[in-house]
This record gives sequence, C-alpha cells and structure tokens, in this order.
Amino acid sequence: MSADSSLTFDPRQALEHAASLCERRGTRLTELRKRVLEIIWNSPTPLGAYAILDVLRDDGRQGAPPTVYRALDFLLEQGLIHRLASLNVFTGCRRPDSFHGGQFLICRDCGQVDELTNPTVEELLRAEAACRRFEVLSQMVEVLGRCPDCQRGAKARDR
Amino acid sequence: MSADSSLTFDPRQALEHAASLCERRGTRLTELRKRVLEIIWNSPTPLGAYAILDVLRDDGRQGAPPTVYRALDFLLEQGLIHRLASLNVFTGCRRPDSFHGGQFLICRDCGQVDELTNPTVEELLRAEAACRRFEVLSQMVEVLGRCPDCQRGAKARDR
DNA sequence: CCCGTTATGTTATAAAGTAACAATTGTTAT
DNA sequence: ATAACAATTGTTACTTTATAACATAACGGG
Repeated sequence: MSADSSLTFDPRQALEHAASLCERRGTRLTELRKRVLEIIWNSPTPLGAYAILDVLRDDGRQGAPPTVYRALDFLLEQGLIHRLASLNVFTGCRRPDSFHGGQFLICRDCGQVDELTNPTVEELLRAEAACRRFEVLSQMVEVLGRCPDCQRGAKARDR
Repeated sequence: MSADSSLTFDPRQALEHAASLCERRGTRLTELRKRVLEIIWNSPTPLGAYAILDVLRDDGRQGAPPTVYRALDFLLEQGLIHRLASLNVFTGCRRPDSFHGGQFLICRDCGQVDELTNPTVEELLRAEAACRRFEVLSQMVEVLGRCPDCQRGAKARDR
C-alpha cells in the first residue's frame, strides 16, 4: 500500500505533476499541451497523433497535424510521454521525474501497455554500448505479446 | 580470426545461409525475395522500403510498394531481417538461425547499426513479462546514440 | 495437364509525419 | 503602456510510409 509519489497512474495526478514539473523547469505547459497530455492520459490505450487530433476537433478546437505533433514534441522533450515506435502511438510516462528510456509490454490484441522500469536492463545496454565506445542518447524497449486478459479471452474462444 | 558460423557479416554468405535455411524449412526464397535481401545486405546502412523499391526499379524490374512490403514481410517472418521501428528501416539479421528479438545500437548521425545479442537482456525482459503473466511474442531493443566515428567527427568539427 | 495454392503485378488510397509561412500570444526592456 | 522580440499556434500543402483489393502469373501435387 505504498503511496509512491514517483509512480503516476491517475490522469489528474499526472497532469498536476506535469504542471509542477514544467513550472520548476521554466517550460510552458500551455492549454493545448496540457489538453493533449490529458487526452493521452484519459485513454485506456496509447493514441496515435491523428486520434488525438480527432479529440481536439471534438473539443471544438481548430487544428491540423502540426498542432498535435508540436505538442507531442514538447511533451516528449519534457519526458511527460513516450512514443511507442512499433505502433506509432503515444502514452503517458509514469515516471516523468527522471529521464529514462521507455520499457514497455504491449498487448498485441487489446493494445494496452504496461511500462517497466528495470534499471538492470538499462545498465546492461549502457554497458554494451560503452564497450563499443557508443554514446547512448536514448533507449527504447518494446516487448510485444498478449496481456493476461487477452490470453484468457483467446482460450475462452478456443473452447 | 574465428569463423563463427552463427554470425553473418558478409552479404554473399548471408544469402547462401538464407537460401539453405529456407530450403530446410520448406519456404520459398524466390528471386524477388532473394534480391530484396541482397539489396539490404549490400547497403552499409539500413534501408527503407521505398529505397529498396528504387533499387529494384534500377534493376529494370517492375514494382510498386506492395511488391517490396510483401518481400519484407516474408523475410521478417523467416527471421532473415529485422525492422528498426524507430526509423522505419530494415537491416539484415546476423543470427538468422535462432529467432530472437532484435537489439540494436543505432547511430543518429550516420545511420549505421550494430546488432547486439545479449541473452541477459532478453531473459530479464522475459522474466519481467512472466511475473506479470504477460505472454511474449517478440522483443525489440533500440538504443539510439552516436557511433565512435561520428563522435570523432563531431569533435573534429568542434575545433 | 489440370487445379488449387502461392506469389507477383497493378491501381488506388489510407495513415503518419513535416516544411514553410502567417497570425497570434507572451515577455522583456524601455 | 508599448515597441520589439521570442515563443506558440494556425494554416496550407506536401512528403513519406504502408495497406486494401483485385488481376495475373508461376508453382507443385495429383
């Protein structure tokens, strides 16, 4: 029952956290950027840029792709979201305080994502890079598979 | 000077290896598929689908995007190539015998790629997945950074 | 050789991302 | 306050990446 403040799962909490982080850093979490972050956090599964754009338009706001991509770029720079390259989607970061490479379990069937934070993996990769004199800028780990729910679902259908 | 048969670096060797693998498996490495694999292996850096298509057209062969994507799908299924999701490019697999998730060091500046094969990383991720009852289908690790050459280049330019 | 299967050709279109410039808003210095 | 500058957002147009759908051709076992 730990209230680990370094892990965020609740949209509202994530937004507050993001706001205070940006304030501390002197960067501007504008209305648009905040709204995009909110849209991402409100979604049960990661969203693509155009899905986010659709929600913005439902808001009544005008917008085109660059509107979204610029907001996403900002949020990525601030480490508030991650991009899942294998799916071209974006998901809220649960540990926005410390910059880190993303590690994800991605369900092929339902699209839900679980963010891992295994420091050993990160260190091993850093070590591999170091012994090749390779300078690491970012890491990303994406494990594709099936979540427990979807395994059960598939088994049920098999009967 | 080891002749480690499990590691392929030479295009010709890779093609022969691929051919014998497919024969053993009863899958068909057709002319087109073989040519696409050759194009990928001949390139010093990973290629995008449309770059491959350009080479095919230079060959005089007719072709459209599906031509390439279908060949790539086959090669991916056979584990003969990997896809680098962060760059939308494809690179030859150096260990096509054993199916495995890709682990790559990708140079941001020159685009060159080094394939890692760290079993501990793979095991750690499998363990993380297992304790969450997550069934792993594939893994991908992409470390973005700068290769030694490009670090030197940048430093030289800085002077 | 016939027939079902697999592979390739072809056209069209969807989806993802960016370039370039205009308009607006925020910030700073006077 | 307000001019001047910087940062953000709006807008149009376009590029790159990928797939759907259907036609044609090649292959492989009876």
